[in-house]
Amino acid sequence: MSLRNALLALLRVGPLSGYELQKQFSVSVGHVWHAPDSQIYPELRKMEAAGLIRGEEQVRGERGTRRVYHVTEAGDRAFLDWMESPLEYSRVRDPAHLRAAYLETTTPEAAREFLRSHVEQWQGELEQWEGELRRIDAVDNPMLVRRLVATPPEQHERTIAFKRFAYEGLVDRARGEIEWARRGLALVDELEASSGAWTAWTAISSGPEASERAAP
Amino acid sequence: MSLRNALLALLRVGPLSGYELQKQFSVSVGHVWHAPDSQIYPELRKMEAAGLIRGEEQVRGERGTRRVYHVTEAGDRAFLDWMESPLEYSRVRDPAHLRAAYLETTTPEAAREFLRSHVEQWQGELEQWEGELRRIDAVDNPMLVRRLVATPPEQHERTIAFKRFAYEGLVDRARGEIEWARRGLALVDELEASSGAWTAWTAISSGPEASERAAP
DNA sequence: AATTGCATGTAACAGGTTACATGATTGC
DNA sequence: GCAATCATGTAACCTGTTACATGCAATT
Repeated sequence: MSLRNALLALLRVGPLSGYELQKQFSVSVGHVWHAPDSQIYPELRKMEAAGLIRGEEQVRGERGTRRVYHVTEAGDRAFLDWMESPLEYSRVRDPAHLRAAYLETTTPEAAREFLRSHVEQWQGELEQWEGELRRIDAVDNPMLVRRLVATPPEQHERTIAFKRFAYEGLVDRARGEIEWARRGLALVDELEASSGAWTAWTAISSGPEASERAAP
Repeated sequence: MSLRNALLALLRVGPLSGYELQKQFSVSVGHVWHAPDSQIYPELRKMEAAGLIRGEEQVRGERGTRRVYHVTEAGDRAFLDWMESPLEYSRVRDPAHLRAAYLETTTPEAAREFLRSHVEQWQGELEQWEGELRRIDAVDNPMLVRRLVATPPEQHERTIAFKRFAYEGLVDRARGEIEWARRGLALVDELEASSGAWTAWTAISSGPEASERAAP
């Protein structure tokens, strides 16, 4: 449902074609909720079938057409209802922390490699989000500008404040991940120095005698 | 693939039945990678078909049976290979930050409600993970104990250190989310005090004239 | 005439969620 | 005799991913 509401959030500020929407998406909400075009177009069709948006074919050149969508009252209500409803949290499913918990099973080099690329991964995200923060401050993001133009001035402060707030949260998270991974790198060094030979440990449970051993 | 490797990680320390595995799972790796039983049983079958684990039927009482799985050499290698391979990061998809970015569209009360339950949500996770940290320190977690018993003593330090490391990362994250949401609550208060009447803003784009207005 | 950007998808598959379904055994 | 817990799934559905597919329009 989040993709649907992300799309509604964009369309609520004014009509857009699927293509425009998809472009705007990738440079705004897409930083928070990724979705490929191949998911956006069908979702728009479903939303239209559900009566949340209405699309109008527009001619383009000789033969070309494009479909411009605008939210209906039902769509507007659906978005506002979602905003007021309790958020559904998905269960934790974190591959990096999963792997981190078993780093003793691999070589120090593989452990370092993992932690280094974790730093890199989050540094990439961090840059995205910090860039977005700068664009918010400079009021230099097409969607944000559209939004401000479409709303009464007394709401501008709030609109900007909450955008900032959202991206600040993401920036915090990225920084946290980077710090954590750096601590991990230090830990690997420490463990390699302190304890004896660090040999990757192979499961003891292979072969039939293992299951024998553990039978009740 | 992460579920598969989470299961391998547990089975590598010694054979377990599907049921035992599922129980152990929910109090160990399950804190990092959630999976319901209905996913675990079929996954075990698939893993067996792929030759990563082997299951042996054991009789239980008169008619009952249970299937005890142990990892094969191929499974052990698959796990170790995964540990050495680059981790695949999934694209950002964060409903809470998505909603946060549009908090100006709802009432201050709904905004507060969302932020309060965000705090609660992460406080719940935080307790889980802090509890797990305490159990690691007290060496009081059945899976961890099994693991230590199954490994040579010179690896114990590393094993414990990385478990701590993983959970510390999760604890940090939870604390970060809580702080962020609390800042959000303060922000709502601030905005409510500073700016004029805070009225939820309804999309301007409903109705046919709206699309008229925006046509190129 | 060729490239870039506009414009819109489909198909197959993987992974995860929810609800449902069933029965045996052990301890009280 | 009954409850808890051991034990194992299936089916339908939703969401998302990857790869593929197509063609027009505007610009150089």
